[in-house]
Amino acid sequence: MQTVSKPIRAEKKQQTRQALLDAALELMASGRGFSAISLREVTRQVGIVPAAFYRHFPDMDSLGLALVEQVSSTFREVIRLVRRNEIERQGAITASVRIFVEYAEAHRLLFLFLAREQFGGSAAVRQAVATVQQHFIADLQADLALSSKLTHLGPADLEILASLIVKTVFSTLPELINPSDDQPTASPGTVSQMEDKLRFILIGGKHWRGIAAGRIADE
Amino acid sequence: MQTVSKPIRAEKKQQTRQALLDAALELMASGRGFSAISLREVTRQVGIVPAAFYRHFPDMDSLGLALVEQVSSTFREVIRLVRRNEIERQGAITASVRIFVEYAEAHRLLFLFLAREQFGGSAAVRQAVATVQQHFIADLQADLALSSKLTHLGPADLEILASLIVKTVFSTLPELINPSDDQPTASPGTVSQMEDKLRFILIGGKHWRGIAAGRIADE
DNA sequence: TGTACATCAGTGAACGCGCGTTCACTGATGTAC
DNA sequence: TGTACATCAGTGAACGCGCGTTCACTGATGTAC
Repeated sequence: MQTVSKPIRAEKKQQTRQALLDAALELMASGRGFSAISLREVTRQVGIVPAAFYRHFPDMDSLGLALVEQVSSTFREVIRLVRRNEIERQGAITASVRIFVEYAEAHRLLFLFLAREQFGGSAAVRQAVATVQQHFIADLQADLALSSKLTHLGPADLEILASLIVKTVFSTLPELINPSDDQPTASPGTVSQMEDKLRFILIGGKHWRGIAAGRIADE
Repeated sequence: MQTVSKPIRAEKKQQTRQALLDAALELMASGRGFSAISLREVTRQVGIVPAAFYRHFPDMDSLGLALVEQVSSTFREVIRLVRRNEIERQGAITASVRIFVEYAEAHRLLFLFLAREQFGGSAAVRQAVATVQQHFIADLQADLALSSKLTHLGPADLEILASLIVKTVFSTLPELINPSDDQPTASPGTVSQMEDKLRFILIGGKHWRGIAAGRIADE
């Protein structure tokens, strides 16, 4: 062959790298946080020697950041799907939640990682998760701005609304994909509760008339 | 003296126990989760020998559960105060949030612990925090049931609304008491965002007309 | 195609370290009389 | 009040263990000619 070769070695390296990421997620399924998992455990799970870890990541924190990137791109896929059920359409919330829940179940460990590490864990990972979350909020804000039901809301109002929605979804994640339950699927009660919460929020958005009006409605 | 004595020894023991609890909280201020703190670190911080730890707790998990109890009773105090600004009164949200934020700042480390460990950390601590949270939701649900603005909501609706409010407050805690910031006080922006989020939710509750009506309003 | 050299993912042994836990102990505080 | 004994919070040394990281290495894969 010439300078271009079959990437056999590179491919295998990539597989090991992914195996390390998967192993870390699997070890978290037992209920421990990411920072409670050791480098040696991860390599043991993969079946390589501890020193080999350094061929792929400089330390565990870097592996954590790689997981955040993975969860971020996975989440983006969901959002793209949900976006097709735009806020205008019939049954938007029910359909969006259904898509989201299916996706979360298909990537249980990844979403479990996201749920666990949004607050706890290492500072670097927490920071990365926060950035990803901010990105989702900005995206959702742009989407909400297109809704005919919410034309009376200014950008600041929309951002708060988007933040409220994203944080609600994030904080529901753990019960949605409870790893200790026998049932592999989210309980219908949890799902319909999530739908209802989003309804409360969006009805609030619909009837929101600026901060002053909000105060009047409340008081 | 008779069988009743000045509790000098018991008092000192209690002080050391509290010092252990405080030391654990202080060690978490650096950004690490509770499960990343070692027994030896805690005793070092207090100035006693590691073995003395066992005079107070059988293990670190038990210390964690004691912290949950402490955070629970502190939180209850806030709720009692907030309750006086009942949902009916003028400026209820603004006043409630102000009281809550002041309290959270006065007990920063305790609320930081609550925020961090609601998902991450050890299974036992996470379970205890979840129980405390459920208790708050039940209390709030009972309060909301007394509001004249929400008489059209059934118990199930009220529970979801209460859960939405509590989880919103919990998920805002970290940015409310950011320990890395120089400023000791929560940024006004964060506080007013929290107020607005609660307004969105309560306006949604006010205009909620049962699940079917909710769907219509949404779709 | 065949050969000689380069690359580099994974090996295996070794290291020093902080960890949780145990144990017999000490000496101040508490109790009984 | 004074004395003799009991309690028990904290001591200090020791233990075995899993950890992260280093190092020189091996041998399969890749490259150049």
